[in-house]
Amino acid sequence: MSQDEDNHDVSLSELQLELMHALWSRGEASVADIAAALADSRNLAHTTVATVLTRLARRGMVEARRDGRQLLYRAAVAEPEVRRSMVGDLLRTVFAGDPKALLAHLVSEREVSTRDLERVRALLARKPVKPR
Amino acid sequence: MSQDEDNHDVSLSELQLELMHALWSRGEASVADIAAALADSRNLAHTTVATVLTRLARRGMVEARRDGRQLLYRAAVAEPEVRRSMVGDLLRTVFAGDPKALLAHLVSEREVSTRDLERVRALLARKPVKPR
DNA sequence: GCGTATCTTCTACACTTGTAGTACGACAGG
DNA sequence: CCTGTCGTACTACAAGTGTAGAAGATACGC
Repeated sequence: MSQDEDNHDVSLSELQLELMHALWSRGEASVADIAAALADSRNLAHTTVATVLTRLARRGMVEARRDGRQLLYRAAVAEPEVRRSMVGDLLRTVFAGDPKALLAHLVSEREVSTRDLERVRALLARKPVKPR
Repeated sequence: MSQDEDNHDVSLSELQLELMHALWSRGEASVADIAAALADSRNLAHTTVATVLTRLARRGMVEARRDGRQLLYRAAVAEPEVRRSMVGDLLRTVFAGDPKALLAHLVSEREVSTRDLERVRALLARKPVKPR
């Protein structure tokens, strides 16, 4: 099987990401579940959640399974893949594709400290990157 | 003067960023200049460029100055600010606001190597972050 | 069995974005 | 002067997104 089938162009809006997060952490969830999960951050009509999920399904980002009257949704793309894609976009469009520039940005904006760098470096030195 | 006036929510699309890049590197440019600059990457009608610039002006991202029949545009937001804002968005929406998670992502996706980490760390150690 | 609460599906609408055509004013060459 | 040319402003339109109401199907309590 090709390890790169229908994916690509996995760029999601903020709202969409919130729904995906709910799905990623739950595995499978109904519209009501998701609506409840987002209830404190956003106060969306539950049809709104349904609409967004339907659209995500159309784009192949989630899959639905019927369970009686309800639909149970689950993510059809994995979180790391979305991360990859979205970081990739940012890298390409904002940092001219240079990951080191992003790294430098993080440090110079004090998002991460040199101690963090050291920590991660040390970690990676002893536990090498998981083979993709 | 407040160092944080009308900015914020400085999130741009890919096309918009391309225009901004052209402006950032040129300082001031006419529609024709920009269209020419993007000619090889994209083949946009020059009215398209004009439209996008007009919209960017409406959003306060660029400013126009009349020069005879032409308009000369220049960026009204600085590149680092856009970087900050957009990295911030990604951080918040994709990495739950944890910069170290993004750092870890960069490393584990082999975007940056431990040697890059070391290099940046060394660099930052001797040349401290420019005071914001 | 009936009404009520649930769910999904459809439809709607305002906005943004990518893309470009049309209209119209000004200017330069002959 | 007259006519293209160049440049802006306005209009248009298809997608995608955030948001939600209306309509229709169904299950549940009693």
